[in-house]
Amino acid sequence: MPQTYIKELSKHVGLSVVLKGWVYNSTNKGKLNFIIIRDGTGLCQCVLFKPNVGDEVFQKSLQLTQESSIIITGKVKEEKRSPGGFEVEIEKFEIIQIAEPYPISPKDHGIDFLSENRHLWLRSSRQHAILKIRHELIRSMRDYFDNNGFTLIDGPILTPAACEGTSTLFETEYFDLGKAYLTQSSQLYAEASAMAHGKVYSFGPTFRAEKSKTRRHLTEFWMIEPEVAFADLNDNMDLAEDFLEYIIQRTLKNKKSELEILERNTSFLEKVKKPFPRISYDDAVKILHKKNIPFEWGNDFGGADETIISQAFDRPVLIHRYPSVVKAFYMKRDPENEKLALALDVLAPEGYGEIIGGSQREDDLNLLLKRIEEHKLPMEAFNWYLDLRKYGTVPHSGFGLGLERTVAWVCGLEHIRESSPFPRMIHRITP
RNA sequence: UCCGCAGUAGCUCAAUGGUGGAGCAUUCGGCUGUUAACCGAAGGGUUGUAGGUUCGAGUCCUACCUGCGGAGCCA
Repeated sequence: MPQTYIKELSKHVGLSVVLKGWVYNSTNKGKLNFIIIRDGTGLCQCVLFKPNVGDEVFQKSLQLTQESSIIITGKVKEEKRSPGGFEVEIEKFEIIQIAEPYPISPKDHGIDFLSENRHLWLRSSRQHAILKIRHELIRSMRDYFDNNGFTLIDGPILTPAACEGTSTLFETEYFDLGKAYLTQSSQLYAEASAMAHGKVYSFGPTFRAEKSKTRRHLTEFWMIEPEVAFADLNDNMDLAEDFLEYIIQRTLKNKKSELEILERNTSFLEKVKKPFPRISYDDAVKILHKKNIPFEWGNDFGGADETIISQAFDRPVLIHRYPSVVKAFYMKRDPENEKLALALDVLAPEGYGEIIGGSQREDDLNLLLKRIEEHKLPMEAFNWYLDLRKYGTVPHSGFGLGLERTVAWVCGLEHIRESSPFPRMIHRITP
């Protein structure tokens, strides 16, 4: 008989099925033994009644420890007393392995212990739900771009130089060619690709060797970066807005039960619909000043500042036209004010901070040369990038969205570490 | 990197400078409806490491290690 997945049990009521999975928990009560099985698609309570299966089978079932692997044959019935509403009455079962005492019990554990056991922690229903939502977000992001004329063109992970600062790069030897660095962003490559394909996106891991230790930083995280030729700042904002609405609304619709497992209050997520508020950096500074926050014009917003700004709105807020001094060299200046860059950040609601950063890019060769000099960057590293402004330069724009921050926001996580299956942080490289 | 906090049984935590305990997990026994079951019993310890103070240190002091919370920087 073929394996039935727990997710499909409702279609097999009254029938005999084969379940393959792991013991999630078990309780025996004299002549009754309850075994909760998980198979990756859900949980199902299975029950043995001693007089029905006989002494030998019943005794064998009492040996099953948490996370023992097992194949069960039994009949599906509706049962109100069972979590999930269905129950399998076990007729026979085959033990694949009796698991050793499992370190993660159903009681409380500290974060250090759970992180150390991340490879096992993934099995718990909360972590399972988070990674299902992560998957849905990834699928919806790719579908959005794939269905809107974008071509996927990924940048390299090993790169010859920094595109912003060098102190935050992971470094490695590269044969006879000196040092290579793990990418911080595929953006420059996305710009090159956009000049070939018009609308492109890249999606891959990025690395930051920042010694930062906060609830919203990983040293390795995934970023999705669209880049569009002939798009200005407003087009870029339109894209960010439409994109966010799509991925959030689709995830809300398709991952209801997972959000319930996480006990996520989705009221803020439901409001993620166009149009989002669009405010300038100047307006954002005014919001801080109105709340009596001492903030100096020209600085970038800190985590606490972002939270205060985002709390003034009930949906993601787009902040545009930042002081150019706090932004990257490749961002185009505002023609109406030299001190401003045509930059764009999107702050998620509920204090989840910056999930998108982007800009219209500098498309003038001479201005770009000037910026590289001002930032004291090694000119020779950017020769190929400068070519993009020599051979048919056009206005273009793009942004990057941090996947893990988005997952943390959608799932309502207190710390970004739960948003990645195997998070990499300053003080953790294992498992 | 800086500031703060912590490290005791497999896990979560107690223990006034004076005999290191409990709950869960594990093992054994009991129970026909458990939902993190319950009841009874047992096993389980170089108190992060190295020094120091003291008649006596899990507890006080110093250094180090490891982790956690926060800041700066960023997505």
